[in-house]
Amino acid sequence: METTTTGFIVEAITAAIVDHQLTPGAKLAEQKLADQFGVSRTLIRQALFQLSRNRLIRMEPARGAFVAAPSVAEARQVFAVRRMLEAGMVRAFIAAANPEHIDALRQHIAEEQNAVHGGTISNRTELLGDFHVRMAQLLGNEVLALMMMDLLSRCSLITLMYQSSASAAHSHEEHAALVDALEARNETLALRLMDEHLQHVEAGLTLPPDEST
Amino acid sequence: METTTTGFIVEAITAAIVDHQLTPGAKLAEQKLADQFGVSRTLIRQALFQLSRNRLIRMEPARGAFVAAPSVAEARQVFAVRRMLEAGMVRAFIAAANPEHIDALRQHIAEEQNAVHGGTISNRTELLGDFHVRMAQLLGNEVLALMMMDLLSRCSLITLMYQSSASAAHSHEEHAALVDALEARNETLALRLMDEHLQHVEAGLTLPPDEST
DNA sequence: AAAATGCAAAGTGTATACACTTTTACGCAA
DNA sequence: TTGCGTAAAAGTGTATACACTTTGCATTTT
Repeated sequence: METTTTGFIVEAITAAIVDHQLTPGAKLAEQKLADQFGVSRTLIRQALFQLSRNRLIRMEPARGAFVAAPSVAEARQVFAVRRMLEAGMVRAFIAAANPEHIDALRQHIAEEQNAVHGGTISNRTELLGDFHVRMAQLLGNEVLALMMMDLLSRCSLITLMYQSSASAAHSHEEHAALVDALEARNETLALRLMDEHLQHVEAGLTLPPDEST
Repeated sequence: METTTTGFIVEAITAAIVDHQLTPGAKLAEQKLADQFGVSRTLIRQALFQLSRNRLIRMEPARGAFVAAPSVAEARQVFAVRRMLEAGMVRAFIAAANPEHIDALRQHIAEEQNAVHGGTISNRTELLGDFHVRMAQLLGNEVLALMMMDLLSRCSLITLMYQSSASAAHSHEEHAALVDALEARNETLALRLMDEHLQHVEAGLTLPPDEST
């Protein structure tokens, strides 16, 4: 959907990171990328600087760009932010409540169902994340949706670093239960389900109890 | 605090936008900026691409970069996100509760007090925004703090576009009342105060009821 | 006089050149 | 063999050159 060359490169690298084709800590050599994309280093550098702004990569002066490797502390912080935003989304969703919105979520869940069975792993992961972005979009809040996308990208890095037991099927079922609660406009239940869902995702990681900060 | 040249330029332009030295819609001509900073267009472009990622500026292909001019819809969305995050912060703050944290906030409020009297307008605005960033930092959540900074930058643009009656003194008093509620660990009250605070800030703008999306 | 056309000036998009820094590799000494 | 120092190789940081697009203005046309 991007029309500019730099934008295209940003999206391509982002996708590669989210799909785990590039792993945390990997070096992103400029000339190598330039050859790969068939452009000059200038455009690659523009793209890398943009990505560094998103915290998807880290740039060390005179040493180069590396795929970000979030610390445990950062991982917890990202999840804490997600929890805040998603709790707000649940509330807003119940307040805005609209049968078509519920339908849209149900339709998304159906796609998840298919992916959990037939799809590839990265496709599955992507859809499970998109559930949350979809909620934001249905609320008509594009700012929130974009922010969720950024957070989910970072979560994808975190998952790769600390994942111990991610169960796609489990997440899928929790999404379904959440939508039921949303439809019933049971705010208390929906909030609890969303919180538990995120707790489960976070618990699936092997994050040591706590350390600095 | 930035060591790289590009980072320095990003911060300088960001500051200029937040301080309203650059107004929404203003064109950011590359050569002009390059001359001003005494560098080549290359570095300016790198900075502009980073800023565009933050939504502080908008880049139109072959036409150039412009200071962002958030629509009414976007303004409302930004505030909605802020409300979600700040509600979460209030809850987390009360849960984490610690006398030193309260002290730190009180100290910040004292600085606000001084600025509301003697300080310049931009200094005042900056401090009022920093109150919210400070809360995030006290929670030990740097991810959240950076996100709040981004949101506040955008709010500063919104304020400039739609401001009708911003009362710095009013915001300052609301901050003080909020801290009292936090200290008393009165979550219900604190949540209400924070929500009303944001409502007041948003109400101080002349945002037409609603439109698209 | 108003609208359309074409040309020059200004500005953006990309590549390349070169200075400077980091990394790597090799040889020498302990 | 291990450690150190030095030089070559590789890689990043910045500036500049040039192609192409947009913009503004003057001229022509109706």
